[in-house]
Amino acid sequence: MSRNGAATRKAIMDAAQSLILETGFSAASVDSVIARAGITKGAFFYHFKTKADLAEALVLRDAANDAAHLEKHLARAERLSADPLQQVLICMGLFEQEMEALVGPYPGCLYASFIYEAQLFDERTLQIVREVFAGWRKRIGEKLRLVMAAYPPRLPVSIETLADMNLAIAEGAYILSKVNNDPRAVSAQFRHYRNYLHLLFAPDPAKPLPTVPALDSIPAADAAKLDAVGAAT
Amino acid sequence: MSRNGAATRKAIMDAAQSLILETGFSAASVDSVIARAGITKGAFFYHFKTKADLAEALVLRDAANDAAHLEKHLARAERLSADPLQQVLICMGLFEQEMEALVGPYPGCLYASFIYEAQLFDERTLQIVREVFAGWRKRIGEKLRLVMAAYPPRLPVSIETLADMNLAIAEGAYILSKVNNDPRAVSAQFRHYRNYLHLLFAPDPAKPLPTVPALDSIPAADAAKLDAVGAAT
DNA sequence: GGTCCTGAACCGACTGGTTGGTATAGGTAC
DNA sequence: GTACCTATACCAACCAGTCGGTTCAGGACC
Repeated sequence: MSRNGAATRKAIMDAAQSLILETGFSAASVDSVIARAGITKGAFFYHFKTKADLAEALVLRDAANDAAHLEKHLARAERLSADPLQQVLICMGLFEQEMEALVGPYPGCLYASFIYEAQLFDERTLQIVREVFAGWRKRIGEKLRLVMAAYPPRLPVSIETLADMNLAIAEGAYILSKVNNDPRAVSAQFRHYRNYLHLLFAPDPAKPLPTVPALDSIPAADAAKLDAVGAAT
Repeated sequence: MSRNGAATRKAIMDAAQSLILETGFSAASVDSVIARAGITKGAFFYHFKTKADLAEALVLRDAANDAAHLEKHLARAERLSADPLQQVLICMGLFEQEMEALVGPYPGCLYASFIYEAQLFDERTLQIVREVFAGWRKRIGEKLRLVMAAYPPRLPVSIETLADMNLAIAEGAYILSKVNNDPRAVSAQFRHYRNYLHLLFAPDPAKPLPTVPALDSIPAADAAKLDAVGAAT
């Protein structure tokens, strides 16, 4: 362990991420982080200038993971159908499916946790969160615009808020999942979002939603889950 | 103010509530609370045994306010229509309308803020949050059950998760509103929830949603807003 | 109506512990 | 020799909570 900076840095970040989601940023003290990571204070401050610096690194990591996560599902959906509506429904189905695999309550979202302690962070860190949300809205919005061009919606809706709804549902479902200690809450809410899109756009809403093929790989290990699923949105 | 126990207690709670929503529970120190409330430490610990005790009092107050808030809107909706679907749509429309009146970003929800710092609270306090969520689900669920009995849904849905969706949308929208500094985000998301219910149940989804009469009273003062709107859900 | 007393309401200095962060001296792998 | 890390000690600031003391409205008694 001694001669591997990248691994130590990752260990610190993983420990911090889980601690923050459990207890909040304030309560996740540097001492508790280094205890969980199994390193010393010297090592911590060797890798991160301040605690706020660590926060920024965590948000940046999640931002990159989440963007990649979305792109992976979008790409997969595009391979499965050429129709924009089907693509969106399949993509959301992939998220839903992933969340069905949860065994415990959803660990929570760093963005939400930071937003509720916003005063503690640099403007720069909060800006990253804003950009993540804006990026999500833009990417889903693009797809929804294509859907709307092909299928007139049954009710007048704004694309931006409809794209935002994906994030809102996710964040809200994470909270529900934590409150009720219920792993199923997240997938259930994603399903409702999928239903809504279907009812809004599908020419024949009585026809069932597309079935989604099983994911070729669902992260299983704890660390991987934190990176790919736990950090998702 | 000087010799009025109830007023002092309320001042402490109001100061604490706003501070917690701004900075989180940990960062809302007793010192900062008493500074905002304009009282001293002695007064604080005269009214609350511990900081956790204050947290419980805050959650209890919000729980009562929220329940009353929902009942108010439900009663109003029941007066305006005898049809369960119309009632639900009008009730949600009332929430939507209230949120349209926001001038700044939504201040946030104590429940969510506490859930993300859950380790810091008594099991009893968290239990209250759980009960609030369960009560909300039960109350909306009752209504939705009536709706479903009268109007077969276009897609198979679970009443519980559909009722939960109301909370999920709200919590998620609050976060969106804070991240984007956008007062309109909340009403927009409520509108989508209303659209979804309409598309799920309305016999003729092409017919527009019911228009909702203006609220007879929308709280304006800061303190009242915190109690009635800001603390809502 | 004056005197005495009570107890709720409130004050603010103080305590012991924790916080983020620094310092230093040394060790070890490449 | 440089990147990485341990170990220990340390600091000022801040934290929740305590405690002896103060203020004052109102009741009792005469």
